[in-house]
This record gives sequence, C-alpha cells and structure tokens, in this order.
Amino acid sequence: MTSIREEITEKIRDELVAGKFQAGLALREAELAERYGVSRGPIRDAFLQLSQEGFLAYQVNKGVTVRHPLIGEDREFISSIRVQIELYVVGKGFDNLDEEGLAQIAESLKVLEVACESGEVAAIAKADMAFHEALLIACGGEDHVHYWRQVCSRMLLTYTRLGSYKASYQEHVKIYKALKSKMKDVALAAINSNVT
Amino acid sequence: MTSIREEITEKIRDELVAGKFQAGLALREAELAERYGVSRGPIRDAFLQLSQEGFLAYQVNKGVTVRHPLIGEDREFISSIRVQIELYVVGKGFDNLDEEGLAQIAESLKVLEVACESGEVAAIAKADMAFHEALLIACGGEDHVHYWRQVCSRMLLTYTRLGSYKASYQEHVKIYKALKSKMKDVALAAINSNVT
DNA sequence: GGGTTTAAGATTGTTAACAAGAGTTAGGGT
DNA sequence: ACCCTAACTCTTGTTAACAATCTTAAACCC
Repeated sequence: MTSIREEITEKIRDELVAGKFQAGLALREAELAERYGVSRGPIRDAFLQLSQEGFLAYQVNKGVTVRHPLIGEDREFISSIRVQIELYVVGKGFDNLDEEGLAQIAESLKVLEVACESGEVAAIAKADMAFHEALLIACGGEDHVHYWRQVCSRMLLTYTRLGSYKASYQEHVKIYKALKSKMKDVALAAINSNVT
Repeated sequence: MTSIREEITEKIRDELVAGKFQAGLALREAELAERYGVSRGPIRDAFLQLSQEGFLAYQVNKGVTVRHPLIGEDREFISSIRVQIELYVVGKGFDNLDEEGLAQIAESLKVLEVACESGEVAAIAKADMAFHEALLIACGGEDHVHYWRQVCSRMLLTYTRLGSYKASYQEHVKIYKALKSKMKDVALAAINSNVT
C-alpha cells in the first residue's frame, strides 16, 4: 500500500543512484511528470524529499539540480558517522532481534546476492543499503533510521567497491551469520569492518 | 523571496519546538490550513519536510503524528554525532571563514542574547540552533547542513539547560571570540564543550 | 449479547487550472 | 555598438475540485 508519491520518489532516486542524471543538471517538473505519466504534484513531493535526502539541491522558484557526489575526506567522514549509528543501534537493540527481523534481513541478503551476481552497480548499492536498513529496523532502530538514511543516501552516488562484489556479499553474510547465532561482538566487528 | 511553504514549515516547526502540540497527537491538514489561511498544499509540503526532519511521523493515507522527543541514552548519542559534525566542518573549513560569515554568526549571537534574556525556552532553542547553523555555513559546510539539521532537530524538543541561560549565551560568546581571533584550537574546544 | 457487514462521514492523495516569479529576447534610445 | 526596458516564454508556486482510502457507527445475522 504505497502512494504514487513514494513510487515516484523511489524511481527518481534509483535513476540518480544509477547515474542517469549528471551532476549539476536541472530537473524539470513537467518533463518528469510526463515521463512517469503522473501530474506535477507527486513529482514536486519527490523533489522535496530527495532534496532533504541530499540528492538534489532545491532553490525557491528555480527548481532542483542534481548535487555532486561526496568524495574524499567528506565521504570518509560521513562513512564513519554511518558506522557509528549502526553500531549504536545494533549494540543497543541486539537482544530485541527476533525471528521476524532475522527473516527480513535474510531476505535483503538474498536480494543483495542476486544483485551482486548481476554485477549492476546501482542494484548492488540499493540492495546494500536495504540490507543495513533492515538490520537497523530489526534491532528496534526505527527512531534512528531517518537520519541514518540521510547520512547514507548521498554515499550511494559513489558506490565503489575496491574488492569484488562477491567480497561485499560475503561481508554481509558474515554479519547475518553472527546475528543469527547471537554473537553480539562478532556482529559488531563485522559491521565495523564493512566499509563501502 | 521565501515561499509560503517555507513560512508554514517554519511556523509549524516553531510550534513543535515550543511544545504546543503534545507528542503522539495527529495533525490534520485542513485544520492547519484554515488556521494559517492557506490551502492544504503548502501544509502537506510542510508535513513532508518536518517528517524528514524527524519532528513528525508520517503514514500513507493516515497523516502525520507528533513524534516523541529523544531522551536518555539516545539523546546523548545523537548529541555526540552532532558535535562530531560541527567539529569536522569547522575544523576543515576554518580558514574559509570570512568577514561576512563572521558577521552572520555575530548576528545570530545577538538574537541568542535577546532570547536568553527573555527566558523563553522555545526562542532560545531556535536561536541556539540558528547560531550553529550560521557557524556551519560560514565554514563552507553547506553540504553537511542537511543531515546536521536532521540530527539536531529532535533534540530541540527537549531543550533543557542544566545551567542558566546566561551560561549558555556565554558559551556561544566564547566560540565566537575564538573564531574572530582565528584561534582554531580554542574554537574547536569551545564547540566541543558546548553541550546542550 | 457478540461479532461481522455495510454504508456514511471524515481525511488524505492526486489532478489540472490558475497565479506568480525568473529568464530571455526583441526593440528603442543614446 | 551598447545598454536599458518591456513584452514574451518558460518554470515553479498555489489553489480548489475530485478521487481514493480509512474510520466510525449503525444495522444485521448468528
């Protein structure tokens, strides 16, 4: 039960992550409205939300432009913030983790596996983020997901894995297995070393 | 210059910070639209944005409710994240600080002084945040303001100063003076000890 | 009486028309 | 040739009507 607004937001976000719009480009409401076959309303909502998430830069009466991805020092700093949030939420809520939560994480892991095999960077980035989000929610971190998401989102624009995608998948398997066998310290260590 | 949407967002945010809506309360679009004398459009936009900022919880087809303030351990964690962001941005952009930026900070400081003298908690909380935002922007941290704001926002709902408001103001004066005299280490130390 | 179904009311989601602002080009003056 | 102005065009901002969804309360059956 999702609204058009949410669908549109996700579609545009996917296109941004996939690099279909180059940085600095101005997006027009009418153009995207026609492309997706909806009115400008949901497009405007999506622009607003994606601006909040850090993908787009918004200016009154002038619309939105695609922001440049985070690089270098800034990216590393954000990455450290992200890890801190995950460690905090999982560390605090580890005991809240139930069967249903684990199942959600397992499902995300499956999606990530498929994405890694396909080799499509955009799909992998999305699945990677979805895995971590499932992890946070399963640990009762709903309160923290909002800003975690904002912190992560722009990193997706430069999702580059030094190693192979298979290695990325394996890292996540390691996290999942530690969670399943209730080994808190192992799980936290695995999360900490899961640098993207 | 500023749109109705922005004005409305700010007004509702102020009311939230001032505690005029109790936690858990459901806000109705039509009611606020009538109260502010505008249509539902800008109200919806404001709800969306304030949900992103963490003040409101949004559910599809069911509207928004006022979120509960962060307390205890969570609040301290968020507070530490906030300080890290400020230290990073100021540390990195200290040399970019120009006369205009300093002037903006000075102005925010003046507003904070007036607010502290008035003793109104909501006004003080707002001015406090505005000071730090001016600081970040002056140090070239526009890229980071978005998530910083989200990290801070919910803390405003429980703005409580252990000491007097005058002490709060003095802490900010200390930060400003260090910036003005280009003493980077002193400034960072002052920011670090400015716990709210 | 308890529980389920159904219809009425209230609320949010979406759309299209209208208003307002920014950008651009053509025209006139110097 | 240059600059300023004014009209035009394009884009975003706002509004009000319409559609879809959820909530409620009453009617109904068992």
